[in-house]
Amino acid sequence: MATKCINCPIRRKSIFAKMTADDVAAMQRFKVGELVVDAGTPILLEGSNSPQLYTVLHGMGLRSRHLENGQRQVINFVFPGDFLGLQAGLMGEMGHSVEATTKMTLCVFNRSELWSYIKADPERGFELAWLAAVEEHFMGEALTTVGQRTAIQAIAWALVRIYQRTQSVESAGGGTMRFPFIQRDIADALGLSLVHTNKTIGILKSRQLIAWSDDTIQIHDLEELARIGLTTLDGPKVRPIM
Amino acid sequence: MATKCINCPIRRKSIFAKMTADDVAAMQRFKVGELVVDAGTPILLEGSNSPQLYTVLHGMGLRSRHLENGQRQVINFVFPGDFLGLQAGLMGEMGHSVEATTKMTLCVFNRSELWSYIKADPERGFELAWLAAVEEHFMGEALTTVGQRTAIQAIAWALVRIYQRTQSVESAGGGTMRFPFIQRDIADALGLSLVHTNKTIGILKSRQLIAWSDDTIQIHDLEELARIGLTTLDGPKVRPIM
DNA sequence: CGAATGTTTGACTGGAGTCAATGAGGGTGG
DNA sequence: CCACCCTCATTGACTCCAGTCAAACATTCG
Repeated sequence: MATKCINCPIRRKSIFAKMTADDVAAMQRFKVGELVVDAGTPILLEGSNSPQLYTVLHGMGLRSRHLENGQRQVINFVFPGDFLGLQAGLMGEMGHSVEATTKMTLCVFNRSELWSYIKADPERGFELAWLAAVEEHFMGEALTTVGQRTAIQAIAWALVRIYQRTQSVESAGGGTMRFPFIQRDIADALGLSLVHTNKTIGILKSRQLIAWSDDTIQIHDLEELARIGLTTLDGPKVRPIM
Repeated sequence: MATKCINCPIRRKSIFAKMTADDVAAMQRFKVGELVVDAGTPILLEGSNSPQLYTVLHGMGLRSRHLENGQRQVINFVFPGDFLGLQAGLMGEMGHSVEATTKMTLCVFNRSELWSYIKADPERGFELAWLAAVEEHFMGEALTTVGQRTAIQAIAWALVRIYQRTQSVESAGGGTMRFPFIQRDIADALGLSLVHTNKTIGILKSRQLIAWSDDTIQIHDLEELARIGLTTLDGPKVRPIM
């Protein structure tokens, strides 16, 4: 039984922009159902033109791009509130794949209705652009990380960003976060080898900055991580939710 | 004397999405003037909230981000038809700086009128989002390059992309393109050192794949470059112009 | 001409990659 | 219940691509 947008549990988190009643109503009309997928399921494929778009209600995943020689770049990690399929919806072709790394619940929209949705409520068009700009902003930061930061700086930066994003939608508390990814994912996200990633994480663990067990990471010293990662801890940027 | 949007010389290039007469009229109302800047002029600053947005009419430039330790990541290069200030316009803060590397002519818009512009013509909102999605798509490709491609692959990829983008707005012909950037810019764009970038470019030159003199690059074998760069030569993606 | 900027080379160094083996848990089927 | 397999984390040894340092060139410009 699908969640009503008016009761949506994540829409009101402070990281998401406030929506007017009209916007919520328009969103509800746009939503055609819910989809639940298991961990490991591919959701969208690079190069495809998906007829459906999704907003993440629960669970996590990752976006990635593949090179013809088999190498993989993880573009970023996917959290509740993220919109999937924006590129297919607007350009007609996905630039990356998306897969679930936990069980996920997704709100489903029809790509074919996107334009009428926006025409009926132009503010949603503005917010769609805003959302794309937020993604672009993040990608610029990620590009800077992969291009300029050393391995330990990059990993520290990533942990800070992921921690901030998870805290904005989950209330794990105590510096703990669910982390349903493996070291290979981090390596592919930062352009590092698996072995070097492992050894570098080992340094952070031996310095007592983090602890890692199964799917859980404990952040012991966020400020020190931010310092190492050459980044700041200013509050997360507000973003729209579609 | 400002160019009328109806007569805009670049709007009709095949790389740009067709606009309706209404769209052109709305764009004309949005445009408040033109700005001409010299090479080397900063146009937008990282972290700033520019009151003005720009579309490039003539000239080239680059976007970049800086780390607190002084390192620089070049996010991408700027060509005619590109829209500058999207992040400031939508999120209220630029994620990168923009500077001119040639004399540039820019169409100027007021950020404060962006919302009324879109409200009056929702299709422009859709296209703004589309434009942001195109940028995001490119950034994913760039991230993959910096993270996964070797130096020679990365440089070959960059030359192919830059060549395609310049050809879409300029008719230099003969495999020649204007390239008003220095090797330091390429190095910072690809996360490579200046010396290594120079030596790698030297390899491409010695293989007769390219020639480089002053600010002009001759592409002698685009297909071979694409092969080296692990990329394809399919036609450039159509994008909207604001 | 001297100063600046950008390109090119050579010598050396080092951070990160590769190869390979060992642990450590979690399933699963006999 | 346990042997076997599979995935993922961990370590050590060695290699190499790319970074750093330094100096020489080439152009342009005041």
